[in-house]
Amino acid sequence: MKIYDELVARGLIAQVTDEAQIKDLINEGKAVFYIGFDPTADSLHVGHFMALCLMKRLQMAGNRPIVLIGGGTAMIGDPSGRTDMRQMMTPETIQHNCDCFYKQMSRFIDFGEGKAIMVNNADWLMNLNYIDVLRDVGACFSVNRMLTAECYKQRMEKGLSFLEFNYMIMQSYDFYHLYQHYDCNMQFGGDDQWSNMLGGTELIRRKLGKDAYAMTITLLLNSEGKKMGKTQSGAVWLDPNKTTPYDFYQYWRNVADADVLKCIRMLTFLPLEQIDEMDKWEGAQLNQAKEILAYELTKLVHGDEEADKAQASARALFGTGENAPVPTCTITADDLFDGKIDIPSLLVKGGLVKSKSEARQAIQQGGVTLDGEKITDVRASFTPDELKDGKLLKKGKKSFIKVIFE
RNA sequence: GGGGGAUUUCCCGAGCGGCCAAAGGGGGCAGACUGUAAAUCUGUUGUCACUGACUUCGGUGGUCCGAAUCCACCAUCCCCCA
Repeated sequence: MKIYDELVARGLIAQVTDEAQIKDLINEGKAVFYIGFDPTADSLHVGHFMALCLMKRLQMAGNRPIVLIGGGTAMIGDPSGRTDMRQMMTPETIQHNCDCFYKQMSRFIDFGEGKAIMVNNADWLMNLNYIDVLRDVGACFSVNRMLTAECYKQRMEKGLSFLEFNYMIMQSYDFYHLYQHYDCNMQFGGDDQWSNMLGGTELIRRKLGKDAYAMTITLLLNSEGKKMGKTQSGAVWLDPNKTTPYDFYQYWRNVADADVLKCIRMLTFLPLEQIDEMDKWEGAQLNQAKEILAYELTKLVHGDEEADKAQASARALFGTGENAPVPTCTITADDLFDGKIDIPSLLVKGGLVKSKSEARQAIQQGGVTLDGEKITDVRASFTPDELKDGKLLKKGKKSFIKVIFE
């Protein structure tokens, strides 16, 4: 099966400008394609993950990826799919974020000699002259057309600043620039980028009379129609310091039944035949599929070792598995009061709850156990002796930590 | 430039000068049922030295025995007219 058909089979492709042409280009490994990333944080998150996988797949098929860091456009902020204006960032933060991205991406994409490259659109956008741009590029855009674009339509009611309105033009200019300087003939992006991407192909056609192509990646939505990769506490990050491998694993371990297969198909590199087999699973058997999903993704992002550890921890905690690596929290003499530490303090110290009030509530509701024994007394406290060998403190089913006195 | 409206706890959104730590919903957390799923039901959801005290209703001052509620100024956002 050729790469293009595989992408289709995995449900990764949302929209394309010219299917036949694109299919040829990428199957032959002739595409030089770019995907833009806004450096809005110091780590990539699950939302970027699909794009990374896609790049990897295409690179494996012989195509050349260009990672475009939106250092320049980040100064503006993409209004697509947003209901409020994005916060503007300082050049320093943007640079820092770019560096972090590069590190994380190197895991997936080969930036070796003659392979993928990374560019920053600040390099060409920052020096543009307003009048020149208006003459060269501004003339190619019809405001009427732009306003009918989906991404602006939604903002028309809430208000759209001129600054943000220009985002499409900047992004189109990027494509135009890359086409001229790097022979970049294709752009990929999230489905919400479609109109911005079309702007680019059109600009190239008008200015150069050449064809360029665009393709969007299906947004990974859960069965409720929400973007995946978000939790209450924010995004699921690829950086182990922001989202631990265990939490990362758990995120995928807990996806809804309806979403498992879709995720496996779109995000993992498992062969399609194997996935089709799993597609027949039902009910509790899906739990296995979830475990596979969680394991595979953790492996991709954090490596074999971390994936094994995360899986072992999870199994130990929820099943009957042996003792496994569990995060620990050290109690010292400083934490003691009258030679003891009370249970609410212990919960707070371990990071299982945010406040002692929350801790009390959890205890009162019977959600706290220490080494398997349910704690019922809010005032219960423990001596260093009782803790010196380490005890497993759990709040609810899913949060736990080992506390040990030193 | 002129006129009008808004700003409440994680989010949306009620809120009479005292009975307001502030209705209701969403979300979160915990419990039951389960498959570490979904749905459902129950409890809980400002902080702490927790039968009590303290800090919250855009900001700063003021009126009052008493203010989320009244007044003044400032800030931000929205709408209408130009």
